[in-house]
Amino acid sequence: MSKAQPVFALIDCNSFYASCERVFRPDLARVPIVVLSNNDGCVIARSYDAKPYVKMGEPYFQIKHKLQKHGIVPFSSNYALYGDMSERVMTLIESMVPAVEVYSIDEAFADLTGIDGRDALGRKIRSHVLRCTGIPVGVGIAHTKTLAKLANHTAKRLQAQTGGVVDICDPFKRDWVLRNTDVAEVWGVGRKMKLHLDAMGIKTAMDLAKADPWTLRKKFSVVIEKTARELVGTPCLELDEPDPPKQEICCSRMFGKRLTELAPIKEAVATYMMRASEKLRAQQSLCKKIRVSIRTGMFNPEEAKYANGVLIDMPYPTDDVRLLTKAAVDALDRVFRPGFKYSKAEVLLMSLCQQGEYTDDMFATSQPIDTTKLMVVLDQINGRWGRGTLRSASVPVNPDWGMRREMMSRSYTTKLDQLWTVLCQ
DNA sequence: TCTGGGGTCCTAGGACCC
DNA sequence: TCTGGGGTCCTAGGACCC
Repeated sequence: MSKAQPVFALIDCNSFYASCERVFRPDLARVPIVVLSNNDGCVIARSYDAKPYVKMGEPYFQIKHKLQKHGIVPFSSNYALYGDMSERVMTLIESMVPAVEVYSIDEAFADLTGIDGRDALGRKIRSHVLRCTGIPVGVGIAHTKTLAKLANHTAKRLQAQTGGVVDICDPFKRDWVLRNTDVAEVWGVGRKMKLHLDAMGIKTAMDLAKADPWTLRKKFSVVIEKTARELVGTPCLELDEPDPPKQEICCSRMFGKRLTELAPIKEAVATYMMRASEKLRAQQSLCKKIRVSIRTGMFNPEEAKYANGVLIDMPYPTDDVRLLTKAAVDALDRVFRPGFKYSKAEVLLMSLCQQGEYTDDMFATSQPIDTTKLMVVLDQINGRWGRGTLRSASVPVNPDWGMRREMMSRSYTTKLDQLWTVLCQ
C-alpha cells in the first residue's frame, strides 16, 4: 500500500496584534484599531475594519489626521503581550493535533495526514482558540504547505462564506482557488519575482502552477521551482522539527531620536548586546564572531548618509554578556565618525556553536573561563523579576535615546502590577 | 611555444518571510 | 521632527587545493 498523501493545515491568527489589543479592550470591539512598529514609526497591524483606510507600512506621522478623521485608535506595539498570547494560542493548537510547527508569532503548520473530518477539526480549532484566548484564527487545509497557505488566504478573503476554514485537498476546489488568486499572493513570490513572472505572462497562481518547473529553476532558482511544484500538489517542504537553534542572532533597533555622540551609541549597543546574548543563552549556544554596525537615517535626503560595520573575532566561543559587550562597545571606536546623525545600531552574533560541541584551543593565549553558573543565575533573576533587573552597568535604565512608545497598552498577562482590574458590584 | 579543470570552503549580497 | 526588527535560504564569486 502506498503512503498516505500528506495533509497540512495552516492556522493563522487574524490581525494578530490588533486582536490581542482588543481582547483586553472590549470597548474597542467595534472601533477600528492599528498597531505601530517600534518608535511608533509605521503601521504593522490593522484590525479588519481599519484595513480600508490604512495601508500596511504607512508612516504614523503621515496618517495621524486620517486616523482621527475615521476614529481609528492607534497602539504602540506591546511585544510582551503578543508573545504571551501567542504561547497560549500555540499550546491550545498543540493539544488538538498530532504535530505542530510554530512558524511565526501568529502562525502554525499542523500535520493532519490520515485524519478524517478535517473540516470539522478545523472548525473545532477555530472555536476552541477563540473561546479560550479571544483570538480569531483562520484555517487552510491542503496537500502541501504552499497550498495550505493559499487556502488560509482564501479563508480570510471569503470569511463570510467559509466561516474561516477552507479545505482544498479536493482538486476541483484547489483549481478554483488557483485560478482566482493573483500570483503575488503565493507564498514565496515577493516583489521582484512578481515583476519577473509578470513579464513571462504569469498572472495567477494557476499560471505559476502550470509553468515548467525546470525552466523556472534555470531562469531563477530552486526556490521558485519548489513553489510551482507545491502548487500542483507535489510536497517539497516538510513539517520542520521544532526549534532548531538559530545560526545567527540579531538585535537591531532605531533610536528614539538621532544620536551624534559616541557615548549614547555605546549605551545602545550594550543594551542590544544584553538582549542578543539572552537569546544566545536561551538556545544554549556560544558565539565566536560579532558584527556591530551603525547607520544614519536613510529617508531624509537632507541628512548626510553613512553606514558602516565591523567584524570582531572573539578569542574563543562564549556566551558571557560581559565579554561580548566589551568587545562590541570597544569596536564602535573603529566605525564611529563624528559629524553624522545616527539613527540605528545593530548587533549580530555569528558563527554560533552549541555548548559542548566546542573543543578548547591548546595554544590560545587566553583560555576560556567557565562563567556558565554566573550566566545561569543572571538569566534566572531576570526571568523571574523581569528583563533588565540585573544588568551590566553600561546599560542605562531609562535612556533618553530609548524607544518612543506613547500609546502602549499594559502588560496585562506578564506583569503583576499591570493585571486587569475587574470591579464587581 | 604550450598555461587545466574540478573540487571545497567561505563570504557577501539578494530575495523573501512575518 | 517622525519611515520596524529578526530571521532563513540560495547563489555567485574569490581563495585555495591538488
